Amino acid sequence: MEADWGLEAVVRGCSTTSGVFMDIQEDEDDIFNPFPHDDIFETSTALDKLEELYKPFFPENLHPLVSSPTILSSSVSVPKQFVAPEKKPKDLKDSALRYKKRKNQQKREVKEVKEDELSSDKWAWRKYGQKPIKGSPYPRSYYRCSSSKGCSARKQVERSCSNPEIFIITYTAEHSHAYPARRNCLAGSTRNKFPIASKNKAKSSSDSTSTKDEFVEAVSVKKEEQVLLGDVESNEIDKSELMLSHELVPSSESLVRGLEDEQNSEPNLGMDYDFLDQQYYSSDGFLDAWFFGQPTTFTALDDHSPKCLGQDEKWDYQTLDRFLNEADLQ
DNA sequence: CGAATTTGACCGGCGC
DNA sequence: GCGCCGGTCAAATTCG
Repeated sequence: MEADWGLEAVVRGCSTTSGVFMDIQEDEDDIFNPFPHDDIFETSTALDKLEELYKPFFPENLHPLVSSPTILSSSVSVPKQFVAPEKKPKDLKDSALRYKKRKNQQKREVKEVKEDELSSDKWAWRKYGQKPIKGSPYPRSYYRCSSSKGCSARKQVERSCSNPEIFIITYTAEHSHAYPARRNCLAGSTRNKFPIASKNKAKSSSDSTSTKDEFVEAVSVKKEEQVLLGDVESNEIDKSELMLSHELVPSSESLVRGLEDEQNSEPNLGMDYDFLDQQYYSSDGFLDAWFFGQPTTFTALDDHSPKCLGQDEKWDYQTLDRFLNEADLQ
């Protein structure tokens, strides 16, 4: 199948192109929020905060959008065999709401890219459908973000019928999380593509301790990737990306997860905003703490926070530089 | 064997 | 009301 165009083989997407950009409509009143006045969604304030916190880590055109309260209300799909034949009113309502939301995507971004630019997207996408499109000889492929279970981000990829060399990518909905925290989070984006990307596959996301050995591997993998991607000109490894990918800084997902769990276990306390303020806004802010040698630890979030700094070693930019120099000498 | 992809079925919106 | 269309689901298949 798909002998004529292996879209899935190149569909890791695009992030920096001279494509067409459109912001199509943004519903001000969240009529699709099934619980518009439910207290649980007051966490959006915290999520907004998290978005702010993470801005420094993302390219301007791709910073995560963590503000949608709907990410906390991901619907659970029930296998058909367990569904009663007749639909209850609630089911009908849910279905209608879901579809309305589907049709009224909050954001839609359209880009036109060349085939070789499809692989520059760092988000992880999983294909869930493909349809022939009327008026186009090429099918349209449907992808959803596979980095996070609750993420509603979608992406459609189709070849332009007027110019087959151009792919039209349509992003819809928003990512409810930061970039995939580590390479092995790119489930669905590695198959048939870069064999080395599966090296870390066995590691679960819960295994977030960064040891020196792991870091050695991360550097090695990163360099292999650069070679495979033809990025041989830049000898320098992107340190911030490396630190992000290796969870030397926390993903917003893990932060949100930790905060949610904390709320669940301490319903009367709620979110500890003061803690966040102290962690990220004190001194000269978040960037300083993570990237410039301030040994930062997460005590309040403990179980859910990445154990970003080994007990014996402080991984910061200086250590990183030293380590990379050593690696180069070998 | 687990995970990703494929593909036909299904569903709701929309135009006639 | 009906049929077309686009988008999604989920079982089957494929792959590493």
